[in-house]
Amino acid sequence: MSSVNEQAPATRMKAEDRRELVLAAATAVFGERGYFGATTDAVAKAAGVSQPYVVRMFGTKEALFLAVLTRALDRLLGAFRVALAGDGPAHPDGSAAPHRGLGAAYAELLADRGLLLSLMHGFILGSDTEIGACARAGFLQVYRFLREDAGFSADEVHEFLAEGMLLNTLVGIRMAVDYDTDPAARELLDTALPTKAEFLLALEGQRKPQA
Amino acid sequence: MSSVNEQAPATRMKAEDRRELVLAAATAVFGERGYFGATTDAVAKAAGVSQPYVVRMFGTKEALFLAVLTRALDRLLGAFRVALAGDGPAHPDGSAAPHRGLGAAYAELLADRGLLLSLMHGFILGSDTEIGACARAGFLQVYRFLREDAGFSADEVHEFLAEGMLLNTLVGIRMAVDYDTDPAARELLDTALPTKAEFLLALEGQRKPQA
DNA sequence: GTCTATAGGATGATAGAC
DNA sequence: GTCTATCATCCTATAGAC
Repeated sequence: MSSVNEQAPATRMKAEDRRELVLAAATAVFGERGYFGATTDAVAKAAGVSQPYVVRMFGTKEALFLAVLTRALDRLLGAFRVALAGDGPAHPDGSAAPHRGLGAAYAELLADRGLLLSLMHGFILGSDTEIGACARAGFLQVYRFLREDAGFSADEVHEFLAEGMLLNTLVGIRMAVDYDTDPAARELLDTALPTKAEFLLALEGQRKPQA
Repeated sequence: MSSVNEQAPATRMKAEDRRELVLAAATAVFGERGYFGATTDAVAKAAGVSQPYVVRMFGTKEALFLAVLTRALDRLLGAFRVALAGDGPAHPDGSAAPHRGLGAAYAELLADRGLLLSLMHGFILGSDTEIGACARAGFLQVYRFLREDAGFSADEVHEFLAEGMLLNTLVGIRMAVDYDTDPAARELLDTALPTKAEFLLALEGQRKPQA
């Protein structure tokens, strides 16, 4: 393989590939600091390109954030659809229908921490005209998917979403840094974890260095 | 009553009163735009004082935000304690113990929209050293209160918190603006509302002008 | 206790070369 | 397709008067 990496003076690349690369970087940055806290420069550095180029590609910072939200939503629904199709050798004991599968799919998304957190940041910026509209539309899209395609009842969707928002919050607050030092944090996380494996994976690196 | 109001050249006032006034204003502003999105100038305007004075009172913007978070936590726990004491003529039919009371208390806090939303913004900024530490400590304080003082089981706390995070999210995303135009939004809100009265109160003014 | 003026430091966006 | 240079704006924080 050629020794080309991201920090070199920018290897030429097809627009679409570079776009995806920047979107991934932006997802991470927006996930950590939110829309206002993230800078286009931080995104650029994370993607290994120049700041003006990031702006050039998406027009404005806001457009970039909207693109991140849209991409995150697509992935979320995509993962749900795959889980729903579920032809794989899941739980052949015919346990609680789609719940398990979708919950697990959601937990897997936690691996890309920025994805769910960018969404979360978008969700609580409802008072912003553009971002708010995008966030509401996305949230409702998920709601409809669960209700119609996954066949949840209104109460089931409600419970599923509540669970999801708590999970997002726990990841965002980095509750895992207190896992080893605070019994309450440990109990909370142990209770909240859907599939321990995936969740711990997502939290890896958040724990405090030592006890 | 004297015709003194907030936009006059700043009537002299005891420090503590002005501090509370600024904290209330800051809570509203941080609730809408989050830590990074809010400016000390916006807080100052909302409080009817000058921007440098806001900074002077709290030292830094970050210190102001931490003060807002601490105050919000205090109010939250205060409301919970009152609800728990619950000597009032609540549900004398001895229905589901503290759950109802605490849920209602939480719903009432929604009236001060900025309060819960400022907390929410703090919660998802866990990667910020100072804010994250404050947020985690606060969240765990609530957890312990529910677990120890309110006597919830680990599962009950978990469910209660999940419900709360969903509520916060729905307020933050302003789902109510779609209440009259989107069936999904309506169903979601109808299902999620704890005590319809309080919640609708909190959402008042969020709905779209017309259908 | 509170303000005006302003320094100093980002940051988003544009212009234009390669 | 991608960068360097740079402008204009905004924003936190300080200095100092009243």
